[in-house]
Amino acid sequence: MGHIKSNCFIMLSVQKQLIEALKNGLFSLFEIQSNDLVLQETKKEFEGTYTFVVFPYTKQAGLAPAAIAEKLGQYVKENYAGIKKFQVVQGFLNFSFSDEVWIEALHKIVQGSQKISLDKKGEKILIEYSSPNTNKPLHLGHLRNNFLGFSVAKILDAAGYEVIKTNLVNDRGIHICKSMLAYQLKGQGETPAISGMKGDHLVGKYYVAFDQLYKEEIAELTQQGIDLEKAKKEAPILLKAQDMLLAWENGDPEVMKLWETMNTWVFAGFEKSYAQMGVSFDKIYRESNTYLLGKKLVDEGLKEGVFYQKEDQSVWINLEEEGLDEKLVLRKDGTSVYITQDMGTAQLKFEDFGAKKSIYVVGNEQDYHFEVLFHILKKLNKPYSHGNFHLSYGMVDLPTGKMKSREGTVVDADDLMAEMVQTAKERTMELGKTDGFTEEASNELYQQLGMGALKYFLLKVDPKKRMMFNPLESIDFQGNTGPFIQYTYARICSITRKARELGIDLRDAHANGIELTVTEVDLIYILGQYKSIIESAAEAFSPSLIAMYAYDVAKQFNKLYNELNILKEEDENKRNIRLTLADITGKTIQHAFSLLGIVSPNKM
RNA sequence: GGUUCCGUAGCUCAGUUGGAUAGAGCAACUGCCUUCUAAGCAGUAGGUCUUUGGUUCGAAUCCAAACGGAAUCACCA
Repeated sequence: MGHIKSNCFIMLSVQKQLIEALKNGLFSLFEIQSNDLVLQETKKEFEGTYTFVVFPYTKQAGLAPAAIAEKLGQYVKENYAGIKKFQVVQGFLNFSFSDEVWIEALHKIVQGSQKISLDKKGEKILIEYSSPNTNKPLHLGHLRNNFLGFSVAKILDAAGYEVIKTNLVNDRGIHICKSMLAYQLKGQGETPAISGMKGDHLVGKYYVAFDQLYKEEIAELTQQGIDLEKAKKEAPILLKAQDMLLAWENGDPEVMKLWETMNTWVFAGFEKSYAQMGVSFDKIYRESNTYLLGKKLVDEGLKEGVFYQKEDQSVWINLEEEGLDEKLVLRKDGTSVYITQDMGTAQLKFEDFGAKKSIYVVGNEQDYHFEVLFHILKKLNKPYSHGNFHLSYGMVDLPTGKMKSREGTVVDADDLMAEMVQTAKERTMELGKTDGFTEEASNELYQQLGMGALKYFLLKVDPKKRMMFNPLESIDFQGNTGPFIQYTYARICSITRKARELGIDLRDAHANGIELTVTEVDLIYILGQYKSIIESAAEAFSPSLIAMYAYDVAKQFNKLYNELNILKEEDENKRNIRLTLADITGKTIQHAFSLLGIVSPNKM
C-alpha cells in the first residue's frame, strides 16, 4: 500500500516515536545506521496500523527477514509504550497501537475540528477557470472545468491561500462573428424573450446555422467544379464573417451594436447556468478588453529585443532554446492572436491583484499554448512569470468519441443538470424519502442530490486524466457516488439530532479504559488524515483526492453503523465515544464536500 | 513525421519516492429491515495489470522496444 504522509498531523507524534524506536532498534541490535526509515500502512487483511519492511536490511544484519523482524518487533515493544502488539509476516513487521493512543488521537481530532482549515499562508493565488466562448452554450466539458476550478479554489482557500477566482470570457474573434452574421441573415428579429430560449442557446442556434450555410455554400462551389480546399477558404459567407471581424475591430457602430446585444443575451444565459452550477467569480475579464494591453506588451518586448519583426511586419519570438519553435505574437496586419490576448490578461490580472501565483484551468489540448505563454512571460522578465501553472485536465469523452459542437455530439450543460435533478427527484420519490417534506424542501433536496451526483462523478476522477461519460447510462446514486456520501451525512445528522433530544452532552465524554473495536480504530485513523489530505489536494490541485477520501470516510462509518450500536449502546463511555466519532465523521464529510462545492443535506 | 499523455475486472475508475494474495463502485448472483435512515451492510464470482525483454531480495509502478489509442505541432480561439 501507500507510504505514510509525513505531515499526517494527528498521528505525527505516534509515527515519530515508532520510527525513532525502530531506528534505535536497528542500531543496537544490528549496528545498522539508517536515517530514512519509512513506514507503510498495513494492508487490510493483516492486523495492525503501520508496517515496517525489513527486507532491505537482510544483508547487513546477516539474518533471515523474519528473524530480523521478530527481534526488531520485540525491541520496539519493550521500548515504546504505545505499542499494543506486533506481528511478523515474512519480512513485514506490523504494529498495532494501544487503545489509549487512539483515544488520544480522537481527542486531538475533536480539538482540531474547531478549525479544520490550515493556517493562513499569507500568499495570494489567482485561479482562472470557466473561460467560455460567447457564441454557444456550455457543455459537459465546461462542467468539468467549472466544477474543477471552483473546487480547487475552495481547496486552496482551505489550505491557507488567499484565492482570487477569475473568468476570462472569450468574446471576440471570427467565431463570434459567425453567429452574429447568421443572425443577421436568418434572425428576423428573434430575441430570447420572443423565442422563450435561454440567451446562450439562442446565440448557439445561429452558430450552428452559420455552419449549415457555410457547408451549403461549399457544396455548391464544389459542384461548380471548384477545389474543396479553395471552396472552404472562399465561401462567400466566410468572407463576410471576416469582413465583419474587421468592422468589429474598427468599431463599426452597427456591428458593435449587434455584438453588444447578443453578448447581453449570452451573459444572461451564462449567469443562469453558473447559478445552477453553484460557481462564482471574483472578477470577470473579457478578451475584448485585454487584447489591446497584449499589443502593448509586444511593443515592450520588441524594444527589449525579446521579440523580433519579420519583413512583413509580423512579430515573433524564438523559443528554440526552450525546445520549441518560433512563435507568432502579432500578425502582419497588426491584429493580435490568441497568445497576445493571454499576455495582456496576465499583465492585467497582476496589476489588479498583485498575485505572483496563477493557475489556469484549461483543457490539455492547450498544453502547448500554455508552455509557450509561460516561456514568453519569463523572457519578458515579468514578476509573475515563475508562479504560473496550467491545470491541464483531460477531455470528457463520449462513447462516440470527442464532443464537437458543430456535429451535434455535445452534451449540453443545462440539459444534463436538469436531467440529474429530475433523476434525483424520481429516485427520491420512489424511496419515499421526502414524505413529510414541504414542496420547497423537497425541491431543494432534489437539487442538492442531482448536482451532488453530477459534481462527484466529474470530480472523483484525477483531473489530469481523460474520462468517459456515457449519456445512455444515467449517473449512479449508489456506491461510490455523491448521494451515497450525502446519505451517510444525513444518517449521522439523524443520530446527533436524536442524541440532542435525549439530552446527551458529549463534552463530558470520558474514555478511560475503553476497549475499541478494529472498526472504530480504523475510522479514527482515517479521520486523522483529513488535514494532510487537504494539503495534498492543494499541492496537486486535485479535488479527486478529497472525493476519494470522503468516500473512504463514509464507507468506514457505514461499516461501523452496521456493526455496532451507537445511541443504543448501554456502556455510556462507549456510547459517547461512538457519538463523538459520528459527530466528527459528519463534520468531516460536510467539510470535504463543501470543498467539492457539494451541499450535504441533513435529512434525506 | 516531431513532442506529450494514456493502455489495470464486462463497464467506470483507485493503486503517491518499487513491497505482502493488484483494490473500489456499477452490472450479475447470495444473505441481512418488529432494533439508531436498506441511497446501507456482509458475501460469491470476475485479472496473463496491452506484449516482450531488462534492472533486483521483490515490478502494475523504474528502463528499453513493439503494438494500440488520444492530444498537439495554425497569421483559429
